[in-house]
Amino acid sequence: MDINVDSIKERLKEEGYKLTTQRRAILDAIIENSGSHLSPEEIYEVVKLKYPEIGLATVYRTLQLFEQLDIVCKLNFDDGCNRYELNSDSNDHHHHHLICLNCGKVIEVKLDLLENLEYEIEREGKFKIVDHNVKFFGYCIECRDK
Amino acid sequence: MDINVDSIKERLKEEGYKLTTQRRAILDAIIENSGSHLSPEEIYEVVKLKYPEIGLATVYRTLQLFEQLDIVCKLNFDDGCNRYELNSDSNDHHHHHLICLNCGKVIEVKLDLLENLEYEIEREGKFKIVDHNVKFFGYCIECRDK
DNA sequence: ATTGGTGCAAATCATTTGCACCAAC
DNA sequence: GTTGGTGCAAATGATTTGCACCAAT
Repeated sequence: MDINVDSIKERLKEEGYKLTTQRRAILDAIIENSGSHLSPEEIYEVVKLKYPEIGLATVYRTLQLFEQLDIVCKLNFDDGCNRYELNSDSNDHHHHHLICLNCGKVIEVKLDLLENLEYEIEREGKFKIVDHNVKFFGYCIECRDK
Repeated sequence: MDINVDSIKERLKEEGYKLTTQRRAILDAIIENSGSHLSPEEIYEVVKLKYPEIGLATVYRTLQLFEQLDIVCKLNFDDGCNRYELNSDSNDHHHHHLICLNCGKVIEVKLDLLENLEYEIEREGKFKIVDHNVKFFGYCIECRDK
């Protein structure tokens, strides 16, 4: 994966924030688990392995900060907690998620065929779209075959 | 609006549930506020006007039941609580939402141009889609003009 | 020294649950 | 009289906050 930690460090500095040991550890945990959509609690558990003194509140505060700086992106799979994933600078418009109604597995899709839809909506002139969020619900092969 | 309370009553009966005074009051509150995306707390406040003895837990339990019976549909606008809207039987695939990043207003769109997208995904044979959920973020005219 | 950042414990807020009681078939 | 449904209060669980302390400029 092509994650530029330096650019993230710069983004923090630009806004007057520091890349502390804790923040770095949290960032690492998220990077090491790309594609896993970790919850704050899960990130906390991962970080504690290398950095046992960290507090859960710090994880929450850091995630809030990272989201605000567009370093991560908050997801909601309706499972009782927020989840986060790295915002790879490469693809401005993020991918979407297929959520299995049976096992809860989340699969990523990279298709970005929403331009038509956005165009249709903007054409009416009542709304300026800057982002979108799409979730598909259904059944993955494993669950469908039962 | 063409809401068939009788059909909802039947749907409850079919599954062995009763349309109690409380459930009826909650249903009425939702119907009277179609398009408002009420939260449980807000529904509670509305219902209390006519039915002051009702408990908030009943509202939560009823909404859970209504969702399970497809009478309402749970929405998440990331504002700290779930919100609910009536599931009009007419349109099977629900409409989508435009969420203003400035004032938080939610506008509904009825476009349903996602068939292409779903087709693309299903064509790969790895996922059977049964539903989707689309949110657009941007700015409404009022906010854009500032 | 001042400022931002942290850890901890307590607070908050949405939602759920246990339980005694009520209502309908 | 049995069963589902309700109200209330207490429990839960995710997230936030107050505060004293720590670290870096």
